[in-house]
Amino acid sequence: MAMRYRPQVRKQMKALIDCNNFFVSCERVMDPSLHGKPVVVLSGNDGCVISRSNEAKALGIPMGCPAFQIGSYTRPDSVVQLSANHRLYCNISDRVMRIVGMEEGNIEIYSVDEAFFSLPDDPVETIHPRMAALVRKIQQWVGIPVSIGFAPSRTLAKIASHIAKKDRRITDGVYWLVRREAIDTILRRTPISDVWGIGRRTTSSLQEHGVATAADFVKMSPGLVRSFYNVTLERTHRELRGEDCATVSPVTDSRKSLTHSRTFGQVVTDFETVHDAIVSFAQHLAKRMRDEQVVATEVGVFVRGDSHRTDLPFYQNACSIVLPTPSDSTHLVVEHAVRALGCIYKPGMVYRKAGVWACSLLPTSDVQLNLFDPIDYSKQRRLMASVDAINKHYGAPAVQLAPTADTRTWSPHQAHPGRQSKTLLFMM
DNA sequence: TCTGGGGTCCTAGGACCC
DNA sequence: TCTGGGGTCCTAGGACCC
Repeated sequence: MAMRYRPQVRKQMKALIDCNNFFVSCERVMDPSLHGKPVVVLSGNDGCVISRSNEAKALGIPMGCPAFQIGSYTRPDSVVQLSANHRLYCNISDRVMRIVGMEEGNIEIYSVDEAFFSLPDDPVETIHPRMAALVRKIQQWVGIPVSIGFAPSRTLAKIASHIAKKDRRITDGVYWLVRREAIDTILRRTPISDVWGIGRRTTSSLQEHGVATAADFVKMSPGLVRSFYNVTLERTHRELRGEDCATVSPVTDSRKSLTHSRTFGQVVTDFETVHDAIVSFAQHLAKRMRDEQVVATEVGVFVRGDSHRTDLPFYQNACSIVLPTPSDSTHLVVEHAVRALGCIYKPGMVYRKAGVWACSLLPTSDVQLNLFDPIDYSKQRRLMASVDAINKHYGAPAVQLAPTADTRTWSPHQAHPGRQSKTLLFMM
């Protein structure tokens, strides 16, 4: 099984820029008194930990930890707990990405806090100071600490950026993996589970075959990886050998589906409440479609009970409906979502989560109107444009469809709002 | 008592066709 | 009488990511 390999050190390298502890860092931009304290950001309904400061990590609080279990790691009141504010995080992410784009040209935005970009064929001795300057610029201009890793492939760049983040005092926030000896050394120290694209299941399977580190994995023959596993893992294998072949679908590409879903603040039993939540979700979804300039061919709804409550009956179901014409109109999306809900709502069941999704998305510019359809779509478009303009000017939801009388029954809990800053939002 | 939300890609297997 | 095999499309589910 052991084979010699030669990483192909390509001329063009891939870099990954990664914001450190991103959500917590955003909250610290708003409230500098949070610096130096253990801080965690909680998911919707304040359910579990989705971002941790270094101080919180040092206390042993794991990622994904349910909020009510924080007390098993430390005194809960010694940790600052904040409800997530995704609008703020998106705003700050935009600013960071704009700076990276300005400095490095074409970037692939991979997630809210990460982006890849290509580096020219320059000696690392010149690239490194340039990257260090970028790290400093983002810290000074936006207040967000970032790390940059660069290497012959994205998967190796990812490993490099982790090192840059972990040993920040030594690395200046920048770490590169270019020379073969350095790559070998680091792969020997990298547990297989830490490799991008290798999750829990694949890790345990590989471990059963004696693969403990990234270096062990790299020694496997490509044919074996392909035949025992799949093409995705084979690609990761090649990436670790220094071949640039990962496919990243940047969020800026036209997406394939959109979902808006929420876990309710409490279990819900009556149709009206689930209906109002679905109407609200569908309105959000239609607005997002217009923002991203896509239209849906199909709209679906799902509902599910509370799998943690063994004392209640569990029910889940989903239904989707093809639209008469691909659309982004709030009216049409809501109408079909409500119809789909009618097909799956079952009286006597309890509901804890629901959502609306749009799929088979098309760019708005590609839509061919159905001439035999009774709906006047150009009128719909003008109406939606006016609604969006009013909501933007006066703040959503200034104009919305009638229901959603009382959202308190189903709205997620947000007990720990962080500090808000209108000033920052205006600056953007 | 309290356990998120939003995505992508790949594969196996069934239906269908010639 | 002989009752195949290969291709495509679709879908559900698995695995992974942040």
